[in-house]
Amino acid sequence: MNQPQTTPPSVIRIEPFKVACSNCNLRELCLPVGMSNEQMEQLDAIVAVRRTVQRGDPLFRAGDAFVSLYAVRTGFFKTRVSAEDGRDQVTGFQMAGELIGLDGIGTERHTCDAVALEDSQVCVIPYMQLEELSRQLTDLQRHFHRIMSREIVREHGVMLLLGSMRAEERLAAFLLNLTQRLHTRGFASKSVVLRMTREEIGSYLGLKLETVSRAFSKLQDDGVLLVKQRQIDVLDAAALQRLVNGAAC
Amino acid sequence: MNQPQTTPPSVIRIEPFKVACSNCNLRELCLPVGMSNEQMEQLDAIVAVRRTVQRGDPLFRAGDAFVSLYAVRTGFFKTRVSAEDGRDQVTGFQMAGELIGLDGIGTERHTCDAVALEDSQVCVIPYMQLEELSRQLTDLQRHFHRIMSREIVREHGVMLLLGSMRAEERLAAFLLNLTQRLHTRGFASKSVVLRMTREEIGSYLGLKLETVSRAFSKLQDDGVLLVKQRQIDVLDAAALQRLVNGAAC
DNA sequence: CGCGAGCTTGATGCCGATCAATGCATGTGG
DNA sequence: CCACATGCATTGATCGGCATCAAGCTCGCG
Repeated sequence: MNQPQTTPPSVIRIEPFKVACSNCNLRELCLPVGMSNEQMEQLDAIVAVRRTVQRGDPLFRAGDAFVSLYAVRTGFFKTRVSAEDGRDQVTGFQMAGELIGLDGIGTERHTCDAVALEDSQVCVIPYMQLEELSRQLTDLQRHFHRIMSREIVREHGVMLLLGSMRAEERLAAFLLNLTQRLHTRGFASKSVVLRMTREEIGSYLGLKLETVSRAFSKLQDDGVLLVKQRQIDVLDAAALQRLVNGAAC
Repeated sequence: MNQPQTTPPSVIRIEPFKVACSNCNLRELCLPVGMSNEQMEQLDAIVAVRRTVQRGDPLFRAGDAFVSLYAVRTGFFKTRVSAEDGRDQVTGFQMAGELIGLDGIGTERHTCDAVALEDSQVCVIPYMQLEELSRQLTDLQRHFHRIMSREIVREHGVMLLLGSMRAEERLAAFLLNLTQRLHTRGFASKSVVLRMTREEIGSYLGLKLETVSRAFSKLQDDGVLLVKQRQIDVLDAAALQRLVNGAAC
């Protein structure tokens, strides 16, 4: 049906093909934010390759050598950390324009898995070259640091959520975050088709899938959402916001 | 009694006084890791000021303009994010050699509070100058990126903890992390004097203070710890490790 | 000495986990 | 095209871990 944020893999399959940030419609969301045309051309020179990842396939796994960062061009990913005993935790969902792989810089190995939730395409950014270029381009350096810092801040928010919110509040926060990010990308924020299962949402929110399902049902009963499987319509965004803030307490 | 990781404020009170990374006994833990003497002197030139922070006082607050990063020289801090409704969450505890303030880079404002848990001293690192210097010193740039990346990875670990561990396991993970970091700094890792209250530990671990207290008591009953208020002796580190991994399940 | 902050311990209740059954959509092979 | 399998979602019943409420304890300090 209508799946606004999907771009099907299409016929193009030539794997390493020519890429240009300067031409990319995501340049205002992605790494090149605030760069001049000339600067962007220098970035084009290092971001030379795209890679397609089939739904369900990993972009990388924990333990893989870290070589590149990845910018999501189309599609949708989750990142996931695992404990030895098999417990795992979804640490984030990434959509177009977002960077994946920052976890690898610290140890030169990835520490989490990144898995495509739908057929996706990423731009490959060789890290060594990015480092070098960012020594020359102040704006790039600045923006790269901001991206890392914002990731840290985002995770603070998740910690707050996991540490002190109740199930319904967590789901509300999750939905608001998702719709805001879609809105930024020019999609209607009232209607979302989720790319992830209840179980994946649960893993991200520290809940079991049944609890996620019940929270969806509750929000539907309260007239806040309209839930039809993965198709979610937000009827009362203000109510979601109130839940997140905790006016209910 | 013995409080290994404390350095009392002492008589020195001259606020902005001369500092030298190249002379600092923390240089192998802190920002200058892996830098040559010459490079360190350049770093000395920008890290010109130390600041003392009294126990209970904030180093900065959420909303403050972001100007500098801070390296803990002596003492102990917590960082904390707050929601509008007053809920808050401790996002980390920082000890000697660790960097505070990375959250501010993204928006040029701090997004969390940093509070001293004991009388402390920090080295002030003006961010603009650090950025500039790291354009010249590859090693500094590299190390700075690693620090940010590791912070992201650390937070992934906390998310795993908050999302999927039970109270006792969380406490075990917390204690192991703490003792490891103390060990790195040359302190006996079997005996710790906690710098934070049960409530602060609870906030970090997503638990109430009573639950933290009960978990301590349980671990004592099981012969894993010896708990005397804030004085903790680890009798069976392997048991703690087993808890974290989940061999009990 | 007495106060107060922080810690411990007990009793009770609730939220979310767990277990289990059913429903729904998609896809595949007969 | 239908029968069936499969993966995912919903819903109900019960259980358990942690929160909450409450009382007493410890220790440092004015």
